[in-house]
Amino acid sequence: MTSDKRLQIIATAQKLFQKKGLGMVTMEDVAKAAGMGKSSLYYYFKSKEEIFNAVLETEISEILLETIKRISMHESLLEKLMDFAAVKFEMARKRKSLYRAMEAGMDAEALSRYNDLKKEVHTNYLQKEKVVLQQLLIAGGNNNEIKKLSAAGLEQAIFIFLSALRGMNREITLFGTTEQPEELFITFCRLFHQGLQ
Amino acid sequence: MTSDKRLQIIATAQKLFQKKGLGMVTMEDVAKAAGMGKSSLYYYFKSKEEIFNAVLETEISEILLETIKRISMHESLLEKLMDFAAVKFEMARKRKSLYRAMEAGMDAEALSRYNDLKKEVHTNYLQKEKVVLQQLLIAGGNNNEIKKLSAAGLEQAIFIFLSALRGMNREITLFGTTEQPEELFITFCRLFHQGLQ
DNA sequence: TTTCGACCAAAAAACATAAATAGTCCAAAA
DNA sequence: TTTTGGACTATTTATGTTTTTTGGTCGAAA
Repeated sequence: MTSDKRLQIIATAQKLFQKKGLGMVTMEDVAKAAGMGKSSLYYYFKSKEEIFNAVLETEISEILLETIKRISMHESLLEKLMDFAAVKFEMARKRKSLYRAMEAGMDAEALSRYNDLKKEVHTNYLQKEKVVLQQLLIAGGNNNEIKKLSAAGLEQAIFIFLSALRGMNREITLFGTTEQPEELFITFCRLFHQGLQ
Repeated sequence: MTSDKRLQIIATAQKLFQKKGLGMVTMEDVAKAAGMGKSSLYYYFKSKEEIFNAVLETEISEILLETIKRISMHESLLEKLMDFAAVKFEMARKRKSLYRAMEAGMDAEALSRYNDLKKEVHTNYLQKEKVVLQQLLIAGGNNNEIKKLSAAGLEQAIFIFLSALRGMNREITLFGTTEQPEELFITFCRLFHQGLQ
C-alpha cells in the first residue's frame, strides 16, 4: 500500500533528521535508510521539500498530541499551563537537533536555504499552539479560575505567555546556567496565573 | 587633551556603528569620519577591539543611565517595572543596527568574529541590568507592594522578567506583527507585578 | 606629544574548479 | 499496472587559488 510506504519513509527520515539535523540529510541517506533507491523516493514524494514538510508536520502533531494528552490529565488551569510549558520545554530539548535550525533559525539568515519552508511550518505550529492556549484561557475564565478576558486581552495574554516561554527556553538552552529549569517554568506559570486573577 | 580626542573618536565610531552595524565599519572609516589618518587612531587606541569595547561600554552606560533616570521618576514598583521595560524596548529599537549582531548574535555562529567580545560586553550589561532590577524588587518587597522574596525567589523572578522581556522583544522585532508593542509590555508588567503579590 | 604616509601580514572577498546532490527518464522487475 | 533502481543532467555546494581589503606597525616630520 502506497500510503504505508509513505509513512515508513517519513518515520525513517524523521529519525535521520533527529540524528543529523535538517540540513545534513540527503535524499540518498533517506533512501538508503529506508532500504530503497533514491529515485524510488520520488515515486512517493515529488521533492525533498515535500518530505521535509511531511516530517515537520508529523513532529508538530506529535507535540500537539502530547500537549493535549498531558493537559487533559489535570483539572485546574494552573496545572494545565504548567503541562503546556513543560511539554514545550521537553520537546525543545529532545528535538533540538531538528529545531536548532528551526527555532534558532528564525533570526539568522545563515540557514538560507530551508528558511522559508521552516518559517512556514513553524508559523503553522504557532497557530495551532495558540488555539490550544486560547481554549485553556477561555475555559479558565469560564471556571472563574481567572478573570474573563476580552478578545484583545486574550490575544495579549497568549502573546505574552508564549513569547515569554520561548524567551526563557532560549536563555536556558543558550547559556545553560540554570540548575533547575523546570522550577523556573513552574514559577513562571504560577506568576502568570496569579497575574490573570 | 588626549582624553577629549578619545571621547570624540568614540562618539564618531558610535554614530558609524549605529548606521552601518558593528561588522561593517573599518578603521579607515572611523579615521575619516573623525577627520584624521588611520594610524592616528592607534595613538589613542591600541586596537580596533578597544574602540569597539569603548563604544559598547558607552552605549551600555547610556542605557543604564536612561533606565535609572526614568525609574526614579515614579514611585510604585509597577510603574518602575514599566519604565524598565519601556526603556529596554526603546533602546533595542533605536540601536537595533548595533545590536542586531549583538542580541541576535548570541545564537548563530555566523557572526564568528566579534562574538567573543560582544558576548563579554553583553554579559557585563546583563549583570548590571540584573542589579538594577534586583534593587527594584527588593525595594518593592520592603514597601509591601509585593511579597518579600527569598534569595532564590528573587533570582527566579529576575530571570523570568528579563528573559520574558527579551522573548517578547525578539518576537516583536522579528515578526513585527504587533500593532501596539508598548501596550504589551505594560500588560506584561502588570501581570508580573500582580503575580508577585 | 601628535599626525601621517608607507609598509606588512593576515584576513576577507572574488573567482575558478571540483565534488555532491536533487531531481529526471526509462527500462526492467514485481 | 505499480514499483524499483541505474544511468544521466543541471544545480548547489564544497574546495582551493588569487586578489583585494583591512588591521596594525614604524619611523619621520610637524
